[in-house]
Amino acid sequence: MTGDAMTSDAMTSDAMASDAMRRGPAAILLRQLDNAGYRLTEPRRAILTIIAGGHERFTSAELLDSVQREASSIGRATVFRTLDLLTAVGILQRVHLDDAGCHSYVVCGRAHHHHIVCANCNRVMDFEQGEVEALLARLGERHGFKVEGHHLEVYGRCQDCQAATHN
Amino acid sequence: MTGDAMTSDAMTSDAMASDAMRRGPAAILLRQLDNAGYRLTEPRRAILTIIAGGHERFTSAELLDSVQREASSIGRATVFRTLDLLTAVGILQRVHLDDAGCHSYVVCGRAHHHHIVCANCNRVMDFEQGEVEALLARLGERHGFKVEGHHLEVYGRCQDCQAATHN
DNA sequence: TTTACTGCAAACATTTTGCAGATGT
DNA sequence: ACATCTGCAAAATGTTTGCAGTAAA
Repeated sequence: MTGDAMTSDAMTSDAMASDAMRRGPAAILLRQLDNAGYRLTEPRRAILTIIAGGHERFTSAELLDSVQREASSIGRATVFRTLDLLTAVGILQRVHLDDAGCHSYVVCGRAHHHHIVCANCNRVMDFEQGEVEALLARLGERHGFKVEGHHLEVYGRCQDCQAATHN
Repeated sequence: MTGDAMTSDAMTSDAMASDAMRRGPAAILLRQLDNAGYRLTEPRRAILTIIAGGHERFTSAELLDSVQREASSIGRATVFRTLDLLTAVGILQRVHLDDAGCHSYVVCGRAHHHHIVCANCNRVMDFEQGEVEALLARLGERHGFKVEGHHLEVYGRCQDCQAATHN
């Protein structure tokens, strides 16, 4: 829906296959997939490379779009299946944003943490969650609730975008 | 998807029209709609009555189901349009739950607050948000972020369900 | 060589839209 | 009376599935 997401400074398929994939951030993700016992297929490599080279947060539609553009031989179904797989393995995390249709994904190697998304440049920062969890546990207890999980997303404006012209 | 949601102890259409609607919780919601300048049509009355008499949290599918059962003359489109309307007016709040398809709604008259949902009985409690906001602002600042909004959902187990057999 | 994975196309689920007619105020 | 609202059916959207063929290990 945002349209230009992840496609703005994409590399060519050649550069993609050689450069980024061997030592770019995609390599780490590929290793994760491998370690989890899944096959490193051509479509998965391509999708991971696209994800690693794009915005930290994206929707399935945006990814679908990028895949169509950069590796058009990959089918829709494979993209969805790969998204599910990557989420299951923990490479991606599903998040919900009211303004972005429904599901969005963020690249996320670590176990569980929170994101703060810049409303202007889409930059995503992680932040420590210890304090959040402690507070929630405390608030829950006050109502007799035993807190078992939570889902938190924070929107704001990063340092750069506070200085820059707002759009 | 939960299937039995909101339909278990539903009243007959007659009781619905006379009793609950005049002095049940639906009356408050109807007044809100009226105050906002919208027409109190028959479908809207029926839908609000169903909502007021059902679980505090529900999906569009569950509501659609209840409407079909209790006021089958109302069309799907009207249900969705009404959900949008109620959300816009602030009678409902859209929330996201991974396990419940995508959109869920909670009845919610007040301006902005958080919900804690019992994973067992689906009971929803509100809790004060002052502390949450303060904490988020503090955490954001630490990263140079100016926090502008957030979305928080907490899952847990309410007092009753901690005692009762888990399911 | 074996089984996981893929593309395709069709199915499916969910939500939106256009429009003629009904209804609230 | 007249604008808002409704039901219907069709369309748009987003995601999943069955299956025959392909490719990773």
